[in-house]
Parts: sequence; C-alpha cells; structure tokens
Amino acid sequence: MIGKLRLTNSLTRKKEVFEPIEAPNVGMYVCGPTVYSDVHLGNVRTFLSFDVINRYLKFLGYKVRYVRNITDVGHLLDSGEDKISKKALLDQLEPMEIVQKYTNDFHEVMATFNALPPDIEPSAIGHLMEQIEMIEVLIDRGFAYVSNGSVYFDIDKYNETQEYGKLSGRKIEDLINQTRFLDGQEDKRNPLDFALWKNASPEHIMRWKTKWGEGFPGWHLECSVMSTKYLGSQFDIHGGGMDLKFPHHDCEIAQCVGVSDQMPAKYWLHTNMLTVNGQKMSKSLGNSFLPGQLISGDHELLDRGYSPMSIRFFMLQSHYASTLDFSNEALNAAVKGYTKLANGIRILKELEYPEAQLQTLNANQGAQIHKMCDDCHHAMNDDFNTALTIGHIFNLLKKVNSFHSGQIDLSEIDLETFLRMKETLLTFTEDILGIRPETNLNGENLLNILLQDYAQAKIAKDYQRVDYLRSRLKEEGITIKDMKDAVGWAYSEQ
RNA sequence: GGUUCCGUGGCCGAGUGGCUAGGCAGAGGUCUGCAAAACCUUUUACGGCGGUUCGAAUCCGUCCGGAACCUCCA
Repeated sequence: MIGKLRLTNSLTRKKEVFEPIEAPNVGMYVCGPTVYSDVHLGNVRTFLSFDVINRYLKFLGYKVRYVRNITDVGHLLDSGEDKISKKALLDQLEPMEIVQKYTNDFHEVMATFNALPPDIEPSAIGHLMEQIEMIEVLIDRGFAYVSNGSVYFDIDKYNETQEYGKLSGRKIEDLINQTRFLDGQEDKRNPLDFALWKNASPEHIMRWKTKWGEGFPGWHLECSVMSTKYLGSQFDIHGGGMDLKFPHHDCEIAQCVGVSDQMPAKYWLHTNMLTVNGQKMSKSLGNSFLPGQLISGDHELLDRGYSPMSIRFFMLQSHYASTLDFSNEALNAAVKGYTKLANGIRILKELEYPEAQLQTLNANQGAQIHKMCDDCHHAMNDDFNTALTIGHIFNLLKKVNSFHSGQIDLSEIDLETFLRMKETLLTFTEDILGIRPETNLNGENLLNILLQDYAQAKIAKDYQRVDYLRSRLKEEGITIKDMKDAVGWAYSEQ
C-alpha cells in the first residue's frame, strides 16, 4: 500500500486518516433509495460515488461489508401519506408491486452504470420485528414515549446527556423556533420529537399490529436498525447524500446512541448535489431528468443522449463532495474525454513488451512513469479524489500512446516499469473507477459488410476469396446461404 | 433569519502556503494518399479590497455574488 487513506469526516468536519475499527474488516452503510418512483439521477451520483469508495477500499485489501438499504415503507410525504402507499393507490397496485417494480428499475440503472451491487441490501419491511424491538429498547431506556398509538423519540430527554443535531451543527433552540406545524404534532411533547412508530389512519394501507396500535415505522428507524444488525453498534463508514444530514442522519445517531450509548459510525461521508444551471436538481423544481432520459437524450434540457460510461466518467471528473453542474457542453467534453480514455486503455491491453532491446534504458522515462503510478494512489488516498486520479491517468495514457505510435520505444523502460504502468492503468481505470469499454459494435452490421464483400467476390468469380470468407464465417458459427438474388446467412449447427 | 459551503483561464473541473492537475475548446507543428487518431509546443486563471508571510488561488478580515440545508428529495 502506498501512503495512507484520508477522508473528510462530516462529523468532525476534518480530513482524517482512515483507521478501521477492526482491520481488515470495514463496515460501510449507505442510505439507499425509497423505491416509489424511477431512480433520480442525483441518487445515481451518490451511489456511484460510494461504488468507487467501495471498490477502492476493497482494492486496498480491506474486507468490506457494504450495506445499502431499500426503503419500502415509512418515508412520508408532507401530507402524511406514505410515498409507496400513495403510488400504489395511484397505480392501483399492491405496495409490494410498486416496491418490486422500482427496485428492479433501480438495480437495472445501477448495473447500466457499472456499479457493483452492495454486499447486503436489506429492506425496511423485512426488518419490522427488529424495528419494533429497537423501539421497545428506546422506550425502556426512557428515550421514547407512547402517545395516541404512536411512539416518539424524546429529544428533551436525549439532550439531558447527549447533543441532538451534532452532525449537522443544528442547535435545539434554533430548530424549535423554525419548526413548522406538521400533522400529528399535537401528540408530541416537543415539536422536534420524531416518530419511531406512527399510528395508521384508517385509509393507510401499509399497517402492522403492535401493542401500541396498528401503524408503521418512522423513516429514520430502519437505517439505525439495519446498520446495527449487519455492522454492529459501531462501524466504520456511514454515507449518504448531503440532504440527508438533517434530519435523517441526526435522528439515526440519536436512535443508535439512545440504544447503545455509542456513536454508530466513526466516519460520516456526504456526497454533494447535482445542479442544473447552478440550481439543485430536484424533483420539485422540475429541472431534473431521469438516468434513462440522459442516456437517450429524450428531454428538453438535453441536446443529445450520452452513453452510461461517459456519464460515469463525467461524474468522476468532479469530487464527490463538490456540487456538479450539468450542461450539454460539459457532457460533450466528457464524451470526448471518455473516448480518449477508452481508446488508450484498448491500446494498452494490446501493448506488449518487446523481446529485442532497441534502445538503452532511459532512467528519466522510467522515473516519470513510476511517479505517475504513485500519483494515482496518492490521489485516491486523498479523500477518494477521482478527478485528480483521472488527471494522472491521462498523463500515463500519453506515455502509452507514445509507446504505441513508436514515438518512444518501449525498451527505454524496463519490464518491471512496463508491467507496473499496465497494471496501474488497468486497475485504476477498470477496477477502481469502474470505467469499462463501451462499444456500439454490432455483429450483424459487421456481418453484412462481409456478406457484401462475399457477394462481390462471387460476381468477380474470385473463388479463392469466396471460399475463404465462407470458411472463416463458418468458424464463427455463421453459414452463408446463396439465394437466387441475394446472399443470406444462418446460424451453423454448433 | 439560523447553519454550512462555494466563487479558478472560452467551458467543465482538481488543487489548502512555494513544484505544469486533467478533460473539452483555440493556435502552431510532427505524422499522413485522403481522413481520423496520436504525440509535441502554445495562448487565456485564481470575485473585489485589505492583512499575515521571505512567499497565498491556498491562511485571516471585509465587501460583492451564488448555492445547499433548516420542509419530501441522494
């Protein structure tokens, strides 16, 4: 390992050296999507950021357990309706059909962008028993109270010994002054108290029986429950979008501390927002497009479609903690940059170290390459700086292209340097950044070019060529079929 | 109003005290049947003002401009 990994901890607001609680194990929990509609492009950015973080931690040799939840209940709208219930009523489907549909969609989208799946993907409904148990513990420990069939977290009680809002830097007095009036507020002792369990109104379709009444879990609870269950009451990294800092993550912390007296995560990482023309991309502002629309170009804000890897490359060209602004101009630049990268990697894979020594070793050349390889490690170690890493990758690629075109002879560097250059580039680009080749090569189109060639050879009575094409295609499982006025083909028997 | 963050060249975007980030675009060149690619060279920077320092895009103050969170969103 070269150097130490440092990351910006939102909890301390400082860049810290990463030291796992129990090396080589690393536990990472990331707040996943609420599956009530198509996955938002902002979610994609967040999950791609954590995909790279997951990949890099694994590359460093850590035994990572990456947990990312699926929220399938408890996430409410302003109106107090459950997001999933509402969509289910609207579409006249079972809530679980909604959940399944959008979970499938989510997985498909993430796979399109070459994100590795998490190691565990638990759902809230799948952990109702555990949620109820955690509520009981919080009641027993005096941090929660029952009120009209609901259970609320007691902020005043918590603050006697702890500090609610520590992560986001909120102060209780300020919060109280600004709290707006929400439905069900009259059941709370303090307007800041948040629901652990909510009594279901008669029309609410997602409901479960408990000793407090029929209801459903509060949104913040699931993450505390599932992170604790799979990663323990203390784990290494907790991640999510910046907009979850408050209240979601502060509530999560309160619940976990309320149960175990321990801060759940050692390091908190928050990804920044996507913007469009300088404004946050958000559903309510109507300035957002779906991942599918970005790929197809089917949106009024988009001049054209952009391939998934170009988009991934585009996102990784900024740091996860910075906002990233979308524009056609920036995306076009990314398409070109990605193409250059993909071509360089393709050339690199074909590049072989020569057997004949044509040049004497050039120590300077070798030193430069080793430095660039080191730079890649340092850049990723510096708070997963993918933008900087890509910069170094391009510098290495210049060498690769120069070797390829013969402007520098490969024998100017030694075999060890060559192998390191090759391995570093491939590992960082494909394994860590997760950028893979993307091609629209179409087998049938290529076949048709060959068949046209075949037809012309026939007309020219160039039977040597005709036989050659027929036998070569046969080897590829294609049988050429001469027809009266055309040339066709069929799959060969295998 | 409170909390937090940002302002880098034509565009995007790294960079927290001294060392050419990088990509796209522009200019010149090498190579080339044409074209493309690639490589080399090169132009344009750190919002304004003040301060700290031998030295600041980087630290401090201040002003201007923008954003996020405080309310569902990653």
